[in-house]
Amino acid sequence: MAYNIPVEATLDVIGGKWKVVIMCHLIKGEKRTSELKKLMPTITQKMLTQQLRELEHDGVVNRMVFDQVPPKVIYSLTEYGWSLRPILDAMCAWGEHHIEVIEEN
Amino acid sequence: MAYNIPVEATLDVIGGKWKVVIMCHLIKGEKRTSELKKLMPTITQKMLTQQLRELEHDGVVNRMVFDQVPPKVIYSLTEYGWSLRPILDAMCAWGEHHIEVIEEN
DNA sequence: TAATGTAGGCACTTTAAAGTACCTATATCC
DNA sequence: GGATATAGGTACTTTAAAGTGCCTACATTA
Repeated sequence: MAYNIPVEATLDVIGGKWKVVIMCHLIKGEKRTSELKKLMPTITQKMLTQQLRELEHDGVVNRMVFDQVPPKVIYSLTEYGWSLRPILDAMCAWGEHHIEVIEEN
Repeated sequence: MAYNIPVEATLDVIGGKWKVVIMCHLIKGEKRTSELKKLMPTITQKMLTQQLRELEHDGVVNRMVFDQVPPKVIYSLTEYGWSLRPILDAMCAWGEHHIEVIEEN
């Protein structure tokens, strides 16, 4: 793909409603699908899977499947994914200075 | 508004297809509407105006209207808008390391 | 034995984002 | 007098994003 301005490449990878949120959670450590689901109560199973697939396809997220029942899948950031860290950190930091957060239970 | 994770507040302000691109241009200096339009050949007039209105509403962009004909309007980042700079810089930098850019003419 | 939990797949519908087309005002230029 | 340039507005349509509902497998638990 070609862009008019380089930052569009960044948006291609982490644009959209969920990707940044997912990656912000993965920055704190690898997570199972169900853990991510709990951390993001309003995402649907379909959206979660779909976004993870795209992140995996773009090489920023790793999918580790354990051959057991019930199924177990662990997601983590790839080394390439870690290169996005300055962006994610800056976004998280900015957000923290501008809102109230829903209480956890 | 309330969020599950602070970074959602950031996405509220700069999320979407165009806002980051617009702000990356404004970081380099204030711009007239027509200048922004030239810098973003694929944005429509409607989208440009609409996104600028939202950015203005969120306090990150300033709209300066000159009372003359033909009309002249200049957009610039507000001080609050400048607080997003670390994010925009990081996003621009990441993009620059991951694509080819369409040649300008 | 029947319910539970996990990580999805798939078809379909809804909603939100984005795009198209056409309209305004008026000073200045040709 | 008619074209041009500027910064929009508005109604409508298209397209993409997101959501809903229902389905699978099977070991473990109650």
